[in-house]
Amino acid sequence: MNKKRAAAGGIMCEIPVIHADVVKRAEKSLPGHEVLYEVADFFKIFGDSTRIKILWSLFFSEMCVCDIGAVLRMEQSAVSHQLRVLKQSRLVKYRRQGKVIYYSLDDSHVKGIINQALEHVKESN
Amino acid sequence: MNKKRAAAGGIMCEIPVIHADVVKRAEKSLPGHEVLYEVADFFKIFGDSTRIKILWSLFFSEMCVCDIGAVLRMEQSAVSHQLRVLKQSRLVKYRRQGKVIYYSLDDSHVKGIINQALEHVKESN
DNA sequence: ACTATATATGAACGAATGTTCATATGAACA
DNA sequence: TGTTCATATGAACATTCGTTCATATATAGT
Repeated sequence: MNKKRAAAGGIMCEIPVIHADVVKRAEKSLPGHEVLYEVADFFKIFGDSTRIKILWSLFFSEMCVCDIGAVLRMEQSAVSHQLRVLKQSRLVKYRRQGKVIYYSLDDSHVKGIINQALEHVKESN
Repeated sequence: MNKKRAAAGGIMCEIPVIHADVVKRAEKSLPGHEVLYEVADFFKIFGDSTRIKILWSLFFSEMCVCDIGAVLRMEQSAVSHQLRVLKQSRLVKYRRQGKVIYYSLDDSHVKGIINQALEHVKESN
């Protein structure tokens, strides 16, 4: 399982390559691994309907944790865990007022990004 | 664990609500569950760096499976599995030419969406 | 028909993820 | 200080996800 010849353009590894020029161009254009991981991680945050619902709810005004739970009909704990994710990603910020903590959007792009996806989803039907 | 009074506006469930008006407005504006699931699923596809790399590689021209594997330095099988995901989501299409199958982008929005995320990532540094 | 090559696919496995439960923190108020 | 309420957090659990391995399919060439 070792003696696979390096094809055409003769790229590294033992991976067979058909179009060396196309491969080389793609390789050059590809951003670094770290950047691409960050891009993927950014999308991963939006890849959960609970978080989408939370962000959507915050489009209109700040909300406290228990009110968000009421909108989503979810346990306070689950909401809190997801708010932590959104907080760490700097998509939401919070302020404390007594016992109540109010969350709000911390990124002006969020609304646009979600709406763009919504348009895409609507189109594919 | 049952006798929690429904607060203020008196919404359903036993979930305590502080700001009934805010909750009601968010509830009304929230798209249906199905739509939000689809939106989340759409983002989920971009939430993996392998798929991001594949899509990025296809920005310039169509590519065959083995060339994509060479760019990503990944096994053919792994690439194939991910291409299936992208195919099912109608983000890529393919054409056969002999033994070789060429994949290309099937959605004009992909480039814009990824670039938007890339900008966001760059900003946060 | 047989072989080689390009790709697809099913099963298995480990890693990551979201929710729940129990409990902790922290602020208001008696 | 002790209780209550809003929120946070750690552990456990089920589920989902991405990769690998082995194998299947499909096409071209001999």
